[in-house]
Amino acid sequence: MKHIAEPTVRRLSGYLRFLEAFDSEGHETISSGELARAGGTTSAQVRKDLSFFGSFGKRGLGYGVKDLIASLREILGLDARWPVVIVGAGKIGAALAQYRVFGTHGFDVVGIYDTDPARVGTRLNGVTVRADRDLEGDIASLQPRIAVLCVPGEAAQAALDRVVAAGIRAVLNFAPTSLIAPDGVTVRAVNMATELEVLAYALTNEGRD
Amino acid sequence: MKHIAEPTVRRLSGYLRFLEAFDSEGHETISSGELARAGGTTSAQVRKDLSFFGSFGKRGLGYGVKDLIASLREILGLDARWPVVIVGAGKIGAALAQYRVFGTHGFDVVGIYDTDPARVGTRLNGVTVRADRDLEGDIASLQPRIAVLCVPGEAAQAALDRVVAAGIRAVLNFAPTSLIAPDGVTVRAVNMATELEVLAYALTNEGRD
DNA sequence: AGTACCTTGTGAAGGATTTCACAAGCACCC
DNA sequence: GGGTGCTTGTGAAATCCTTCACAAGGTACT
Repeated sequence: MKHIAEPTVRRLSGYLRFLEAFDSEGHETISSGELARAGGTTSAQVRKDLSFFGSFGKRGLGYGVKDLIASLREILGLDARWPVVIVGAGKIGAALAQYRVFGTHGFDVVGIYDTDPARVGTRLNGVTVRADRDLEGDIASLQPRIAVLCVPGEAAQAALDRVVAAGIRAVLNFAPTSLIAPDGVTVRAVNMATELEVLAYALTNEGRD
Repeated sequence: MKHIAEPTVRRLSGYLRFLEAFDSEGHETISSGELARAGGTTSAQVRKDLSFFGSFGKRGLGYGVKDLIASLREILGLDARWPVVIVGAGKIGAALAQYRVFGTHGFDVVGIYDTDPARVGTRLNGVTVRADRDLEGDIASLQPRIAVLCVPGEAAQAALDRVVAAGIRAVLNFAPTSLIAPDGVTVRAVNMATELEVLAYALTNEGRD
């Protein structure tokens, strides 16, 4: 298959999210234009995004909501379940562990790890926090495919190196540090400081372009 | 000034973050190549990014670390302080309120709001949670420029509409719903489900391109 | 002062992504 | 059954972003 740009994949995810809501409101079909309005893009973009993967609509009618949901879930790989480990059970780690995505969207938290003995043994959303030193062994036995890093910035690169050495190939990093990973490992960063700075830049340069 | 692409602004934010760490290790200068390695890009990209705003380096030498930090902070608008309100004091809102970015990077939490009477009156990182109905009045008096939405998906669009009506022009949305905002309002979304789905897609299609 | 070496700044080229525009297909109605 | 109206799917054009490649400018050393 041709290489698909990351922005395309992000939009597909957005379409899926909207379609699930749209479906539960009882709608049967949707046009590329409606989907575009909901996703903040254009109808041509929606059709182009989908066309990379096949042809899912009916001319004159639009897309069947349930069909498109099923197709998008398959495209994104959500017909499988994805076990996830969370490294760091501080404020952010604990909040994420209780996020609705887990369970309902194909992602399962199979382990949460922390160095702080006061946190080890506590339960978060049905999963017991385990000691940091159990991380490698648990990855070997539980075979999670994704690791979510919620450790302080200073500890993030070391945590990445450990999960990569243990076999993880996809990482979501919440620490405000940019990480270096070997080829073949996908790292995505969620960085609140950067998001706020993008907003500050936008406000500073309002109407100046 | 010419319009600057968002990926450029995000990279600038990343350079700044790395430079602050590099500075505190005592380094005086840095080359575009070193900055590129840290930021996961190329030296040409670093120089191009900076060239949109002026010329900050010395040929043959590189960039002065402290000078570049100051220049980047000015470019991003971080020499001013930015008051921020957080809407929603649940797990995510509470975790964010205690994030280090606030205070150290030019952003100040001036208000946190929640509908749940059990949360109103509690203190988070020195700021008292206030009743949801105080939101509009507080925006009028405290004049925050940025709102961070940490409410459930169903409530996010309504929360956006309220802060926009009250004068906010920049919003960071943590709810897993894509929002519709009028022109002139910048909305950035942080969506854990989308990030995980991008990772699932990458894992599903490993080595297939 | 001259030479060697290094790194920036930047037009131009290349590549990627988005937008345009329209033919083709389908449903509905008369 | 033919006409009308709407929406998809998609090459081609346009725009946007990144990479290339090199002249220009600076330091250090002899």
